[in-house]
Formats: sequence, structure tokens, C-alpha cells
Amino acid sequence: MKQINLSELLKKNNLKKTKVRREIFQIFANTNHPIDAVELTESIKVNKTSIYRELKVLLAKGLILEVDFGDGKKRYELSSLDHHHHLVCTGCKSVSDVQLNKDLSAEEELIEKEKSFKVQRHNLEFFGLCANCKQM
Amino acid sequence: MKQINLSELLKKNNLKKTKVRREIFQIFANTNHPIDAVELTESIKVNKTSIYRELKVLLAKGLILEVDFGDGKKRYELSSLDHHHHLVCTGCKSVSDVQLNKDLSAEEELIEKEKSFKVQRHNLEFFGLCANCKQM
DNA sequence: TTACATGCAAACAGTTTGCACGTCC
DNA sequence: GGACGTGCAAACTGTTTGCATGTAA
Repeated sequence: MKQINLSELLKKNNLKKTKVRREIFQIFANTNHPIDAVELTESIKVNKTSIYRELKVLLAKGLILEVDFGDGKKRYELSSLDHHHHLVCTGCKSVSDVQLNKDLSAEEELIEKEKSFKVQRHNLEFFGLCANCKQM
Repeated sequence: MKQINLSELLKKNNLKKTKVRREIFQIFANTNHPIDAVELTESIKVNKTSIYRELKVLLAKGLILEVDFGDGKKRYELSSLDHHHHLVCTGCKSVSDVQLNKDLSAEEELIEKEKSFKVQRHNLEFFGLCANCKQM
């Protein structure tokens, strides 16, 4: 489990320390894949509206990141993690993390130089078959 | 405008040459950004159901690719184009294409070697500010 | 005590489904 | 003629909004 000083983090971001907020952070800290709103509502006894609203707040504060697997729902993970990408298994739907050997910043600099486009962020996810599903 | 021999392409894929299908291909060929279902329904006099159904067919046949900008709707583009990524302007929402200087295949080989994960495809989009929006 | 959090119902956007009817080869 | 394509209404999923009520600081 990742170490987070929640009180401090919340105070720094002008957020009250509520039950729901505490539980959301606990789930994020104990889960090793990006989480969607439904998964949170199943684990926390709270109205789904609050979940969606809370995710928006945390996203706006930059405490979580949005991750998109292109299946129509948004997933989130703590932004305090090291920058990484995901390997999404199209068979069993499992997700694991991966860090690029060579990151994309050189490419992003080229893009800025050649296209005058200032890259703020990128989304990169890999889809394929995990070790288990590969051999079926 | 890109050259496509539509009749041949459709025959090869066991698809009938219908009015809607012809119009969809025409729009794809004349548009330089990924297109969503609503944009198609606005340009073609046909029920939206047919558009969604047709996009699924073309996707399954591999004639188009799905592109995801993480805004809750799916976009598509011809799969016959060279492999490329997108620069999505968070200001004016314009989209332009970009090809990486160094593609990701080396990274994908490493992933297979080190993680035993067989990459089938990846999604990579860049978000940021285009030349115009940057200076505002 | 007051700004922020929550619950509930209802609306909304994008997409899919079931079924009857129409049309390409 | 038969498989494939289309129209229409209705359902479905993920998400957002309005408004009344509750609660942390």
C-alpha cells in the first residue's frame, strides 16, 4: 500500500476530510489498476452522484488522472504514481503497468519544434494478450 | 482526396454497395480528421441507427479504425491511412496528424520480451495547444 | 455559521436492440 | 429469393444537473 498523508494532502488542496473522500483514497491506494466510478460505488456506501462529483473535484485538483481504455467509461488513478502506461489484456481484461524504456519527451519536443504544437499531456495505452491469455 | 476503388473494396469484404455506405466512404475520404457518428448523421440523410451499425460493420471488417479522444464519443478514420497519431488542441478542438520520429515497435518488442504481453495495438494521442491557441 | 458535501430524482448524450419493412445481387 | 440493409421506437449505460438537506471546520 502506498503511503499518503491524506490530512495534509487535503488541507493543501482546500478539501474537507469527509468519510467518502477518505474511503475513495483508501481504495485508490489499495488498488493496482485504474478504477471507474461504478467500481467505487460498489465499494462505498454513497450515492453515485457523489462519486462522480468527487472524481471531478480530485481531477480538477490534479490529485488523480483520467485513463481511457476506449470502452466508454472513464477510469482514474492516483497522480502521485510514477508516469507509466497500461497493458490492457483484450482477453481477460486485466491491466498492468509499464514504463517506456525511452519516454516520449523527445518526440514531444520535436512536435513543438516542427508543428508549433505545445504538448500538455498524452494518452498511451497498449492492448493485446497477457501471458495467460496468449497461450489459449 | 484519397483514391479508393470502392466497388472492389466492398466486394472483397462481402459488403453490398449501398447508398449510405457510398456516402460514408465519401465523407471519410474528404475529411482530414477522425469523424464521430453524429457528424455522419448530420451529413447523410439516414437514421442514426444505420450509421452506428455501419460503423460497427466497417470496424469489424478492418476498413476503419476507432480513435479515442477521451471525451465520451468514438471517432473513426480510414484504416488505409499511414499509421499516425493525433495532436488534439484543448483550445479550439482542432485535430492534426503526426507521425512519430521513432515508432513504438521497439518498445512493443521489449514489452513482449519482458512482460510476456503480446501487443496487438496501441492508442496514442497528444493533447495540448495548437500554434494559434498557444499565443492567446 | 457558512462554504462545502451529499442524496435523490430526473435529464442527458452516446450507443444498442428488437422488430418490421425494404433492397441489392 | 434470400441475405443483407434500413427505419423507428424504445432501452440501456455512463454521466451530469437542480435542488433540498446535511456536515466539517
